[in-house]
Amino acid sequence: MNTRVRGQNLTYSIANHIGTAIVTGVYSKDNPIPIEADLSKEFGASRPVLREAVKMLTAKGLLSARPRRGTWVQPESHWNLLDPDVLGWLLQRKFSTALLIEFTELRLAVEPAAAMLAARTAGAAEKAALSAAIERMQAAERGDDDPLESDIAFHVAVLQASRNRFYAQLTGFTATALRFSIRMTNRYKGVRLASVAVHKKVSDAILAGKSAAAGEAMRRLIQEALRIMKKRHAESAARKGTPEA
Amino acid sequence: MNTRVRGQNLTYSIANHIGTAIVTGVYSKDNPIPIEADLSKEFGASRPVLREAVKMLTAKGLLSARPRRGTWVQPESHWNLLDPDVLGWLLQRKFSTALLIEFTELRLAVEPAAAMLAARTAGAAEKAALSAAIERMQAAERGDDDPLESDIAFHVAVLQASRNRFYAQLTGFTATALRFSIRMTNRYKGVRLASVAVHKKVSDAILAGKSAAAGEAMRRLIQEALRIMKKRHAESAARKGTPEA
DNA sequence: ACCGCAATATTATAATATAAATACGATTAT
DNA sequence: ATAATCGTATTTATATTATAATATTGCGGT
Repeated sequence: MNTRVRGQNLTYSIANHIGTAIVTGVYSKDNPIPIEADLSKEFGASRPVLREAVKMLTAKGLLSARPRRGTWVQPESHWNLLDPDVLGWLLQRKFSTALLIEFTELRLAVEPAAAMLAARTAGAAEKAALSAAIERMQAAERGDDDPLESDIAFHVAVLQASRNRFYAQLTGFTATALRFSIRMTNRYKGVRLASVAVHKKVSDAILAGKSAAAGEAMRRLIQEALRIMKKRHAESAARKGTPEA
Repeated sequence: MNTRVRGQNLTYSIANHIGTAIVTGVYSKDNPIPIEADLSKEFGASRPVLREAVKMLTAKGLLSARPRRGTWVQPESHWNLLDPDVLGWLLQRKFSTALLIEFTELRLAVEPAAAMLAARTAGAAEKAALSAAIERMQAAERGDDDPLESDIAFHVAVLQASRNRFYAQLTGFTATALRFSIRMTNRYKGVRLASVAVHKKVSDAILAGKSAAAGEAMRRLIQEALRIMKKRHAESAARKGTPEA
């Protein structure tokens, strides 16, 4: 149980285990999360270590505890979904197209706005990062760079260029979304090649300080990705709905 | 030091103290955060308790620790600003108009999009909540309800009606933003009263399923709030810039 | 000057004891 | 019979202490 793959120490390893178990719905009313003492036995760890792991998860809104009542899982609405760890656990083990769609709906709001801000406030360094990302995408188009990573670099550059700390916070989420969306829109290549031009349109507008154009271009870009996801989602739902068709 | 006002127990109380100290910039290169042993002395708490508090803060991206290297504050870019606690600490003790503006810029992206989604997907219960919030605002207009709380109820209702878990996550943030923005736009009772009509426009569009109209109405609403904030911000910046004028 | 090793500081883990909080049940009074 | 109160048991909260692991720093040798 204490493989310690990630985070390198027992506390983090246990927090990851329990965190994953919680978000994947292992615990329920019939199967509540065990008390501190039992958990520490289960993981073969001391109580202090286990308590630290539990405290980390309460800090992320997943757990709560009281004397005599024990430890319990918070309702899902209380989970801090925007915490990178929580989101990672959720997507890693319970990947669902529905979640990815919800996620992309948030990106559809955030990234065009970030592009608009970026067009107004981006400095030299941020513009350089943006240009570099576009060049990487063009290189990827020729097979000289990684399409996914260059794509991520572009979206991150836009968010950073907004010079807004809250948008900048979302870089991790966009990166996560893109990494997972590749599972869905697997053929990346055909779609991606065409979209380099669209990405460049965003970049050009930001570099030229054209706020509205930048926002609109970004909106189209993500809207198109969302459209494909929804189509796929509907198809797979139809397959499940009529298994013998 | 162990007043235990919030969270009721020592661990949370210490996490709050240290968390607040971190985000308000108490610790720096010259004044690094003390090591575990010294911190536990400082707060008069046992080491396990202090370690739990530190682990909660590492879970929120504020701290990191290694054997022999000690404990250190993570760079600001690493802080989980979207964590309600972190944001609360930041605004409570280091309230700045700049931060509120950045925050509202995010709302300007998110809430119109949520309104658009809501117009398409809101169910009966969500629509009822929305109508109730509008009625509360109208009551507040007559002095029969609290203007701030009814305003919050409205924005929360829209986010919830989007039926998107990530938008729903942001209800706490919008509530926080509104509570703090009243400090700034406090004397603008006139503006507030007039805006009930604008809020109702959003609500009507959502209830009628008019997505684009709902989004546009919400965008205008927040854009106006943002405009006022920026004006104030510029004014106070000017005052500071020319103290003897 | 550079490489390696040892000393040392600090967190990580463990074991254990005591205190506080609270849910539940029993008992008593109305 | 029902409600209220009190006691008991369970679980987390806090404290103490010891040992292990880890990584930095400096020293010493080459």
